[in-house]
Amino acid sequence: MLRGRAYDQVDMTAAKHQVSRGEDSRRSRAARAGIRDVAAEAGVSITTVSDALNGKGRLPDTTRSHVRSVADRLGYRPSAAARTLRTGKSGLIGLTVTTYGEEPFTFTEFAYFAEMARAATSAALARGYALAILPATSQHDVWSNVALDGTVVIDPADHDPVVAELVRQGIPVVSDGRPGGDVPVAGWVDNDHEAAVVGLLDHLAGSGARRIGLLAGAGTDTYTRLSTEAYLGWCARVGQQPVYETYPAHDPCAGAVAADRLLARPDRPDAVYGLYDPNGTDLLAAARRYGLRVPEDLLLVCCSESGVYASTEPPVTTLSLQPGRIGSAVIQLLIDTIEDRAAASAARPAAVGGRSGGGSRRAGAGHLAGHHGTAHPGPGVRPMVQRVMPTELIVRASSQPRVRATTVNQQRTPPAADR
Amino acid sequence: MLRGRAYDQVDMTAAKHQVSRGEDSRRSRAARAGIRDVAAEAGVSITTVSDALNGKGRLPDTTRSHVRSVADRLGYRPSAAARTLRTGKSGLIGLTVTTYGEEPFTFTEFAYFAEMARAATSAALARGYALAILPATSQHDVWSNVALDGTVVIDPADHDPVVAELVRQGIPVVSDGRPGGDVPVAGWVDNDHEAAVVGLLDHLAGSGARRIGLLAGAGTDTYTRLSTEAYLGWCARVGQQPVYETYPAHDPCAGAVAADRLLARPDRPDAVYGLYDPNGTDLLAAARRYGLRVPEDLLLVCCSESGVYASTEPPVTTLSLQPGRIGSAVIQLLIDTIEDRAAASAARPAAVGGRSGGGSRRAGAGHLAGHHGTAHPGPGVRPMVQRVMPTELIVRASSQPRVRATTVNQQRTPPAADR
DNA sequence: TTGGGGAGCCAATACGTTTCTGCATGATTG
DNA sequence: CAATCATGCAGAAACGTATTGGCTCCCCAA
Repeated sequence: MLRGRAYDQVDMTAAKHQVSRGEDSRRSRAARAGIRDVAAEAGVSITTVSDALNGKGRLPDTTRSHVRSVADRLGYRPSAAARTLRTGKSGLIGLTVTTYGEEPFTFTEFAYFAEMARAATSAALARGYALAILPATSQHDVWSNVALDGTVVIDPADHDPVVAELVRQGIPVVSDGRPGGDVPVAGWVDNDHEAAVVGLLDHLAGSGARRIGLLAGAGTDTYTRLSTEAYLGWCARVGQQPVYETYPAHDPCAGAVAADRLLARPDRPDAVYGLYDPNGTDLLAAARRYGLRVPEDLLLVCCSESGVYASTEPPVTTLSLQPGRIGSAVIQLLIDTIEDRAAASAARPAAVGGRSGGGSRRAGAGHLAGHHGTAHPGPGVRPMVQRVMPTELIVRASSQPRVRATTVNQQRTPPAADR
Repeated sequence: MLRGRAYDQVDMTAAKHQVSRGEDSRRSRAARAGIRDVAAEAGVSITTVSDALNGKGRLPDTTRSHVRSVADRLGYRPSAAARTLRTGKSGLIGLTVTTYGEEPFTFTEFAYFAEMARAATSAALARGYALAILPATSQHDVWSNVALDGTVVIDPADHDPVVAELVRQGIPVVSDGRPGGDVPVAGWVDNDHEAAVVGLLDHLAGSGARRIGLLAGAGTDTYTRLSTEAYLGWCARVGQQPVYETYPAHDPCAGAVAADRLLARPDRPDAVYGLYDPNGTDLLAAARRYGLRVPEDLLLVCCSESGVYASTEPPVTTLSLQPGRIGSAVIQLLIDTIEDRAAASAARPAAVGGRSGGGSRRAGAGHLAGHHGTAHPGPGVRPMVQRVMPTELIVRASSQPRVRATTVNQQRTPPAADR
């Protein structure tokens, strides 16, 4: 009955729409169907189509399903640009990768970034967002050409201009790694580097190391700085003279050279921790050149996410920063911030007058969060949220006590998880 | 003089604009500055602002610089969403990664994807586009929520529904890897896998191999299929009985097991080619377990982009697919397609009527293209462009002829480029 | 009979650009 | 001196959607 009447209007309404659009509706030969076309075809108004497809408004199920079927038949897909313009939400999150050298920002020089990006993409997708990869260089050309709901910055430099610009535009920014300087991010996620390094040095000392060396980078990023400081602090505490080499992290060859230098020193260490992913193989190769047996003459640990250290000769103990969990956590944090901020600005008009209305939005309620730094009081100005994630030491043969003699056919060592 | 007069109108124009916007212009307290605000502040129309900032229209330099300075002062950034809606170009390119298992699509299981994505991002950026990572699953939720100018699909499955949907929407799609089935992509880029495998097997045979084995995947992707076929063809040609093991590529442990199986066979090969990145270390470990010396008892080559094989013991010869060049080429191809298509549709209205007017748009004029499969005749329907890229065999100790006896302190072998 | 109210739907507006068209004004030419 | 032209700019119409505030029925109670 209602259906009948409503759909009897079809021709009129459709005709009106067609007229209002002028006679160039014949150019719709190969153009994508818009919401207007669906409305005309279904014999309803644009409003009704929008409501039917988005589950809003007061519509009987018959109308809803009818509109949906027409939309399906026409292959209608809402224009993302128009929706973004109207709603202010793009569903896009920027992922900023730091540019080590110049042009080709090293994004996967080490497996860390790749795994982190993978997990971040997956986590964003699960909440309906997509990820866009962007360079940290100040090419604001690209930055301002894509509508971002928020941004993740990996290891931001002190006083990062890109971050400042984003914040000025009101775009939420969270960082992977503690922000240096006074970078005004909304929050960050990082490992407990101090605890990781101390734990790992204790492990080496427990395996018999008397002088532990460090192979580190000359960079100023937070990871390098915190790890080096933790190493120096540990040395001071146990009364060991620090012995370390540094090299510019972005040059792959420099790592091998530095590893060689470290083992060539007169005060050669009997255990080494390498801060970067390729250091393990570099150190292994250097040890072979000097005739040092691992772990008999040299204990080895390196920070890596790569699986190759499970089957090197010998397998190398690695410290995993768990980039997957970091990437996931940083995305959760960012999306929470985005949605809280949206809810806050939606409730703002009422907030100035009386009660805050039915603000029943889920606001970071029961996440799988471990220990937050701060719980925010409500939608509004959140203090900086900081979240510290644990690391994992994967102990393999290269850092085991020097006991058993090695046979030719040694057992396969399964990757034992520790700590 | 002109300046003086023009800017004397400021107050009038500004007032008019303010009125036209109603009295709610006070809500502009914390809102981002729009083009209207710039126009009002500079005392010109929004048309002039747009023209001045985009380098269009007929404006004296004085006006241009004045508008620019005002825009800078207000911190004006054009809304990407509005611009996209108006122009139809978003500056965003989708990069589809194939989901091996279920949820967590393995994006960097192997260094190939990571390097390819890095190069693609870099190439896109250089031409003013950004990259968005998207899953190949048919979650069209996310797909239709982001405005894409085009999409790169990595190794599309036969009859991929996502690709079909994108093409139906008129979005250009190019693929990395030959598309299976009748996937209607606009073009593709791939290695010459046949030539790569044949060249590599010849190299092994030249180093003295009598029976070459293959460690392959059970997947149906084009890479695996073409490589396996090339191997079988080569075996048939030289009259060798094929000997190979396959395993599901997405399971990392399965690789080690399959490597073990291959060397445990009664018809054990004296040389092995591993199709996937981790196969090198897996085979090395398996060889150690069976007391086989490399390269004396077993020659080894694997397909990998990882640098670790330069410093394994011994260093392993690798086949590089040059993912960086692939990623760059595939992006160039896609952007060429996007911009050609845009130019074509811009010239279309005149084409049906009379002369084409002043259609002096640049239409894929002189690109840096190497050897295309086809040169397109003009803007319009391009045939499928297919581009084949060379591979690189990096010869290291693991596949060298068995001549010299190994000393304890062997020379560092520089990564020699071949072919 | 009549007024209230709810169910079902629609017109109009705003989002912030870009671009087409066109109106003045002064300079240049026949 | 009249006609033309180039210059500098402004008005207004899109682009395709979401949303606000109705408007029209019809039903039921008073």
